Amino acid sequence: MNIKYDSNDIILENVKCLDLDLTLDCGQAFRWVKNKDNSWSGVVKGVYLNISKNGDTVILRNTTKESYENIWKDYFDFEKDYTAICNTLKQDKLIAPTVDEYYGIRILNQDSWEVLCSFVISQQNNIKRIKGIIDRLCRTYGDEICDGYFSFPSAEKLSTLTVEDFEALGTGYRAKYLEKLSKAVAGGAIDFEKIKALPLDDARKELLKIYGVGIKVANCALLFGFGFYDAFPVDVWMKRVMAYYPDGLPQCFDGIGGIAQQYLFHWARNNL
DNA sequence: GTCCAGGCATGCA
DNA sequence: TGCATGCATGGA
Repeated sequence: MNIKYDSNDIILENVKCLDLDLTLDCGQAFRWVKNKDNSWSGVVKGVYLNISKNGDTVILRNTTKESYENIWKDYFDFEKDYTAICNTLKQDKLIAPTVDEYYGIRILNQDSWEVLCSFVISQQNNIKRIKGIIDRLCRTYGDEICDGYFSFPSAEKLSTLTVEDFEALGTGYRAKYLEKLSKAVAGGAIDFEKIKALPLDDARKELLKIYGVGIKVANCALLFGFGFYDAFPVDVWMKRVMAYYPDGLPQCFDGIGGIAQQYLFHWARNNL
């Protein structure tokens, strides 16, 4: 990969194994918006970005070298060798055609707080509705970063809300979970950095202590927001996929099971 | 009207 | 430990 800095834009050449449409709209992140010119716009950690891809060239618009170094390099995992990862996964003949068909799905390294909140909202819910709830949450309680794009509200901000405030966003029975989660995080009862440093099983145990967080939400949070590539969330779609693996997961998934999971999840949603 | 969605807490055996 | 049940909402 080659990086060029051009005033407010950053151009990355020779980027392999990245499909923006699949990665930004495959059910791991809920806030990216596709524009008429096929670029995508979003806000991460309070910073706006417009991103597009042409061939193997990625263009980051309206951003800075500092934002790239501090946020986007890690968020999109530009320095991880996804080509090698996909080749490893394809040692399993069952997933091989799925990796080829949806080649370029990456796991985004999202903000821990946003992911935890988002996946508490996600439970027993569909992706369209999840997006709507999160959009209302951000428009109501986030800060407008630029023209119609809002930050994800902080735990401190949400800790001031009541259960009724969360219900007003359409969160349904999850409102009480969000109310307690916000106060717990704002009060310092949950230390994200400490959890990131733990082994997977211990990190999962920590998240399972949270009211409203079960095994599925914990695994999603660990995979999408805490850097655990081997966390393997199983929802109703993945339960259907697991019927194809009656003897358990293949050895080539070790350490990267979460990435395999995202390809299989996307396949299931389109085919089952 | 019923069924379903990136499930969880609770009660009970 | 495992299983049944209730839970908010909106689209199909």
